[in-house]
Amino acid sequence: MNACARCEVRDTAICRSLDEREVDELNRFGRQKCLRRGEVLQWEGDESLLIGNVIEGVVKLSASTRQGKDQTLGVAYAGDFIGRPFGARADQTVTALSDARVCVFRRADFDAFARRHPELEHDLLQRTLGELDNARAWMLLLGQMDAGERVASFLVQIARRQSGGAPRQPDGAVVLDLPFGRQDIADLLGLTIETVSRQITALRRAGLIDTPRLRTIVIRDLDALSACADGE
Amino acid sequence: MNACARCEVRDTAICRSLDEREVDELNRFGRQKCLRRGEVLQWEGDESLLIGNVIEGVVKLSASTRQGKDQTLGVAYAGDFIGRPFGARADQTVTALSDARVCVFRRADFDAFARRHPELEHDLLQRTLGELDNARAWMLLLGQMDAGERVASFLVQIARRQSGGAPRQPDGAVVLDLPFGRQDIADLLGLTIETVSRQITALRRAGLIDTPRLRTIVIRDLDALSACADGE
DNA sequence: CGAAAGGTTGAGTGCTGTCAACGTCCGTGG
DNA sequence: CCACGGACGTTGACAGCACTCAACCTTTCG
Repeated sequence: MNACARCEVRDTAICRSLDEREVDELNRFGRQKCLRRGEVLQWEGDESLLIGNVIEGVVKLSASTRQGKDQTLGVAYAGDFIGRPFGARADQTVTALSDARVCVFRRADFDAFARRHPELEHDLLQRTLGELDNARAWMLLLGQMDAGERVASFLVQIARRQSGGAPRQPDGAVVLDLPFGRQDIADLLGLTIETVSRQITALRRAGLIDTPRLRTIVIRDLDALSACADGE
Repeated sequence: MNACARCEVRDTAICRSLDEREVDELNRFGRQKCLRRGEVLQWEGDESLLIGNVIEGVVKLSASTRQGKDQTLGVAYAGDFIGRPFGARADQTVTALSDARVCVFRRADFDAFARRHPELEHDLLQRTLGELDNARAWMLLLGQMDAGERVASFLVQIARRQSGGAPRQPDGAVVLDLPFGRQDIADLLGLTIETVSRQITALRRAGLIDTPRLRTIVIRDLDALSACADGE
């Protein structure tokens, strides 16, 4: 029995579109890799292209300007796909935000395999379309929103993300345990760390959120926060 | 003989991955539509989803905040694909920047057809991955660049885009006939019309560009402009 | 417990948005 | 052909938001 059968993301990652035998074949040229928080899986500009799935933990994609200013382009959670199939060069840096485990393939191997499996390509298409939607939604945030709206939007989005297994407190508050530090949030929102900090302080003073510990944020009034996100 | 055989974008649009018989079938539920400059093909939030190809002209995708601030999310030229297959709702407004002609399908029809044609889905995947690259490159611009860098980047990108059939003047200058007005550029770059105007004036005063007519920009020194785009 | 990393707060500056006036281009109609 | 009007673009003054620099505080981990 192969390792994939026991994989945590067997039914959520792209592998879900493959049957046992196909997964077996794909697995032959894939391997798992563990990352410590902050470790880089792939650098922007690298020649060696990796394709993969996040099995556990959180990973970010980022790019930077020539002066070293970073912009986070996306965040991948367990089950999410990372990498750029059918591409020539890596144009994003992939960094672990938490300790993480990923399943990686060499791009060439993966590409060839994908071309032989339309169901996998279809799943890939769906995921890519979703990523494009996310990226474009973020463009609206980066291009048109002020700092207050950006931070509120960010928190609302994270809250929505985990609304499935939401650890809600009796009074309806939502507890967020972020894999992000302040600098990560700043890179994501196109702001500086100081501006993020000030906005979070403002939200706390307004009673909309609490910050019991670093990296933990409690949303006390999600509706009011959503209103902030919409600029009201 | 069907109309597609004579289509200007028969070999550049997604149709290129289909043979005669398949194009015929697809064409059965498609139709052409002419748009005047400024005309809207589809509104953000619309239920009726359209999928299509740009045959002639230029079209933009945009979204806006609740307060009515617009952000352009992408620009589609002849041969480019527009729309969101396998999606529930339109989250972008599609507007003609110039008089344009498009070939449109109902989303449901197109989706069903695509699922039966892996080659088409593969092409669609390639295009979507490319769009995602573009969107992420733009995120870097929107999140990290100042007004001067944004305008310079914009011009350099347009120049590169048409470097194929580039109408270059003897001295190496590049002539750009933009389908964009100042407001369009502002929406694209996440700036105001006034800031765009000031930056263009600054570039003209610095001798890097000329603006012989509205919507025409001549790049006198592409290298220097590229340097500006990189923040030097 | 101590040190380092991470986060907060404050003061000051500068870039970009806002508001307003003016100038220029272009299509229309006399 | 010229005059006109409206759309589009430019320029200026000013204000405010976010960035920079710097000091200080807090949390976390060895």
